[in-house]
Amino acid sequence: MGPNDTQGARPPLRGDAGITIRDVAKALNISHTTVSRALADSPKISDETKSRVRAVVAQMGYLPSASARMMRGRRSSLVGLIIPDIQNDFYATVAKIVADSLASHSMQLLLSVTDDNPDRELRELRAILETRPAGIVIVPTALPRPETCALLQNVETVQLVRVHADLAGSAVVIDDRAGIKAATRHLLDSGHTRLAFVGGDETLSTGRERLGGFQDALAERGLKAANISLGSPRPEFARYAVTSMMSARNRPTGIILGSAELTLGALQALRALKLDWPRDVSVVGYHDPAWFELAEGGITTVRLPVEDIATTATTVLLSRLDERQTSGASEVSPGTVQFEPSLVLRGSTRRL
Amino acid sequence: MGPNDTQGARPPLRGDAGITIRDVAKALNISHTTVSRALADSPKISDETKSRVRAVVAQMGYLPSASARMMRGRRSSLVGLIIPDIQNDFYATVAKIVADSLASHSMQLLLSVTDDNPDRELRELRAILETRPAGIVIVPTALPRPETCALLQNVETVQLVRVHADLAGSAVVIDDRAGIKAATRHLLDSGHTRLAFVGGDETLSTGRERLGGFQDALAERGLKAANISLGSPRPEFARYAVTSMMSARNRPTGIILGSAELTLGALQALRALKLDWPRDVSVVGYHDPAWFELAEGGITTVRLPVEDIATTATTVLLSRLDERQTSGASEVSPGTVQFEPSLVLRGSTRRL
DNA sequence: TTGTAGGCGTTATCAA
DNA sequence: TTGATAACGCCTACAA
Repeated sequence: MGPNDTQGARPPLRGDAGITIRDVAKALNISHTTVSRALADSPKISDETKSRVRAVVAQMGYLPSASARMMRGRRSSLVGLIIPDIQNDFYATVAKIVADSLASHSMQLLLSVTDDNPDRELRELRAILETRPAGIVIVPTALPRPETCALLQNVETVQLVRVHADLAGSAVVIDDRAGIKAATRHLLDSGHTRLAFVGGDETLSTGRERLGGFQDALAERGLKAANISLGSPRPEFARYAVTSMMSARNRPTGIILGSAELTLGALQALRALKLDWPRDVSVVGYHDPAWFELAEGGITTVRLPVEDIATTATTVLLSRLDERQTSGASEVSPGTVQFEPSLVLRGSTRRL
Repeated sequence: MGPNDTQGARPPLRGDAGITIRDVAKALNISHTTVSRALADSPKISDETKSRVRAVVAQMGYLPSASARMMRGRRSSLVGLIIPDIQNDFYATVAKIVADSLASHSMQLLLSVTDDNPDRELRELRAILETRPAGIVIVPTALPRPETCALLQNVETVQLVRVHADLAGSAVVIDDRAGIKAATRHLLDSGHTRLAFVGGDETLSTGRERLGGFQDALAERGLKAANISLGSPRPEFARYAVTSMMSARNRPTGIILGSAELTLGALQALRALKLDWPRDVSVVGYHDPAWFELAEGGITTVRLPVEDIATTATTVLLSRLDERQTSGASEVSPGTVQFEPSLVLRGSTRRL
């Protein structure tokens, strides 16, 4: 008799998804140990027992409890993915690839969206860590809370796209500086001299690097920027920035955008101002969602190796987990992997 | 000296994220029970003890183990979201809203992508169920495996967008028939008589309903379809279908698409054929991603109440969970909630 | 107000 | 080849 043999009390939430290894054992009149071993395909169990166990398991719809398994100290099959925004095509692609890679390793994706809010980032991270995940892939906010950094020290972490100095762990990034530099050079080579840049905040590593690429390219020709607008990496900000710079006199002849979301906002602003690209202004986007090809003659853009970085991030994470498992502590230096973007020429830029 | 001061034996995978309630208790020279109660804010614990516990907890970075908590019979904070494709703007929006709603209830999103593959759907579902989630939100594949249906009977489930008869549980859907009917009528009212429809397979509930709407509208005017192409709901299929129907003689003057991905593919095909919309053919899309506004004069489309269905899905799920918790078994009839789409007129359709 | 003693479902160790 | 038993971290009925 268990603790639930009191009369009035209702059964404690059972009747749910509560088939255990012991239920299977009872049905077969064997010990639960044997069932466990049979399911683990232990060589110590006869083939006949194994197949009888498997039959009953299938018939009863038994599924092992991940929680109980974890309690015994086995590694979790969960990997946390923390990103700013899942509607952003770039991160959606990342999520897809990470999910695919994990699935092929029988692991699962715990998704958290931060909206670039450091407090939410911390809350989501705490919640994820309560599940004791195998690892974490994170696109950190601009200024993570100190506790966020502290918590991440105790779990295998890979930083994606953005890198924050206070965070340990490997990083997989894009050569943003080179990307924007190529975009800027392209417009300079086409005869433009009044160029504007709309990018993310300088508190973001990506914001700094992309701005740096723009400035590097201008410096090569001894030119000054016509306009630089930095802010939140959302369409709203680019709408505002582009609207105001295009309404001023001596407006730029070319605009370089620092993200896909900013590109969307910039095009929306031009559309609202009844300005056409490349007639009224040349535009170079960042990242290459499928629709760039369709927007009025196609958007010239910096194509990012999204597949590469996402695949690499999971590969790095999983291999570090393996190392950690075999060689005790992970002594391998975290290190950073960087991928090169490439410029795709379409109809949104023209020679002056 | 921690628990890892044994000499020869290596610590059993500890050194990881292994701070337990007992470690906190030891640091304070009190029993782990007191710590547990302090964290649960039990009235039986003195305020002084509580604050001392909280201080040490914060300082040591203790986080409760979700597994251990689950083992004690408490409900999981995980909700599984099973969708065909996270790169699809429609499902990305769904994921964002579900993630937000869950976060505000201190719950987490376990994301699975099926790629519309029933076997993968089953594998992912099994993996999710091993975590004993609180519930599941699913956009089922066209033909789920019988085991998938069987497994879903033991967990609170909400079907989203697509409805499959063999699946129990509530459903939150869009009035697809009305949506496509409105799109078709719009073209008919503009003088079109040769209309084509490109949609998803009829094995999908959405495929059947959307096709039905097209046929209903034509039947009202006593017209026949110029072309109907049904297939996989991917851009590739629409590229193929539109390319072939526009290359035939007596081609349609208007095309109605049965999904956003199909719309993308259709536009790509027209672009490749050097055909312009609405000059060479009128186009009505489905769903309204931000870029529809920017694609060559804007795409006339059927706007779907994505926010509504996603919010409702989580609301329904969470409220059913509450009912289940209070009133023993959930006896409330599952039921279906349906939302109405609306037509957005832009530049991709013209009067004939 | 605090402490002791189980037990949740698994797996690993030891014994038969 | 199989079985009994203990332990993982947490929560709670019961005892102090």
